[in-house]
Amino acid sequence: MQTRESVLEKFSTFLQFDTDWVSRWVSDPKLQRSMKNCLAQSSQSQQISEHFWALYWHKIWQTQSNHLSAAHLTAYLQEVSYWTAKKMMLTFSSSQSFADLFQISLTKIEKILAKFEPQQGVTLEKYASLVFRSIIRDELRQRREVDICSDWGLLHKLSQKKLLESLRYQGLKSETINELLKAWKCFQTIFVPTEARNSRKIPEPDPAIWTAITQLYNKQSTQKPLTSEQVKKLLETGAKMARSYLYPKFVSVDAPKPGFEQGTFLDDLPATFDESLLSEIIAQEEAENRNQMRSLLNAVLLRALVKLDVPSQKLLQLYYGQGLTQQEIAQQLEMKQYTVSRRLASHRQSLLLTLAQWSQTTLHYSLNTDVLNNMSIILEEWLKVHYNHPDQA
DNA sequence: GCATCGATAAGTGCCTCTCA
DNA sequence: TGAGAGGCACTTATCGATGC
Repeated sequence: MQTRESVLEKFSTFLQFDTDWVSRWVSDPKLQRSMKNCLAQSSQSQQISEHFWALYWHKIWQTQSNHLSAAHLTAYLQEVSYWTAKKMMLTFSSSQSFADLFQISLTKIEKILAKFEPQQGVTLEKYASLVFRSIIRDELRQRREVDICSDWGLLHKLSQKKLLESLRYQGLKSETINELLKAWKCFQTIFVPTEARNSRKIPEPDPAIWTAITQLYNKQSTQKPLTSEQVKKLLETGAKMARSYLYPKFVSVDAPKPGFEQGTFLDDLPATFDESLLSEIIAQEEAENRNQMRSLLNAVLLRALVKLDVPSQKLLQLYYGQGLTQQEIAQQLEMKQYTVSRRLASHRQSLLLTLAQWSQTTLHYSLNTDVLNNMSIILEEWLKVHYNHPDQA
């Protein structure tokens, strides 16, 4: 992809896709006129950076919320979206098309503009990059999960609201929707999966369960009684409609294999497919998160560290810098091993708290156990590097 | 304004457990 | 087996409420 050079281009051109690949930059005449006017009115336009114009259009968007400012910013973030989508595609070996990943991120522009806070010291480009990654990752994970879900797993975890939306979307008559919903409620009432640990692997209910579901259904229905096979078909139809409604662009893996009356792509999936792939994704994600956080939070940690009193800094220096054991430090400082342990833990906790607060307010990270665990790992690594190779920290 | 009291948080000591 | 951390009990520091 050829990168855009001028500010005018950056705020008025969009990527055009040829099949699934980027072919060229296309200029939007309206945005081009608007940007030219702005540049002409600014006597120092040559010196003003793209970051200024990003902040300028963001300010306009915040105060007036007009389409023009959003369009300028969407044009500006094309490259960020491009590189993020490309990186995520390589990282996750995604089966989704590049154009899809690119579009997925750009559909959330409004959300990014709403949450971006320039005063936090992060550029819009950097902030968008972080959010795009998160959006694509979540979308991939969600799609992967549903794609490999069995009909029964999908039906089991669907909410009534989503199922109803799916059926209405398919244009079914209200009587048919009611019958399907009734069958689904009976399914939810009677069927309790034995493999509750992993809803995606939920197998088909056994014949006795189908009989019970059918009996309950017929008891509640005023229509002609159905057989177990008919109730099963009804629910399978519901599952397929929900799948196609929730994820319309992608071919479901439980669709019949071409040329075969029976059997689905789902049947061909190895039993460990989802777990290994998800573990891989999560591992890569954690490693990437750690690297990204390390560079971003370096300055924050340095500031937090110099705020500690001298004895605390000496304790950290002895432990992380000189590599002394807690027992050795205890002898040197004339205290007990457990006091050294407690103080080290206390300092780590204090630094972790600083990190967490900064991440929450600046990057809008939602703090959960995983995020805090990652931060804790980063902190530990950072302390070792800082006290041994300060230039690399 | 000052002294007292109670609640709470933080620190410490001892012992023990977990893990590599 | 040694390093490090956690549980429990106790002490100390801090802070707000109350009474004089």
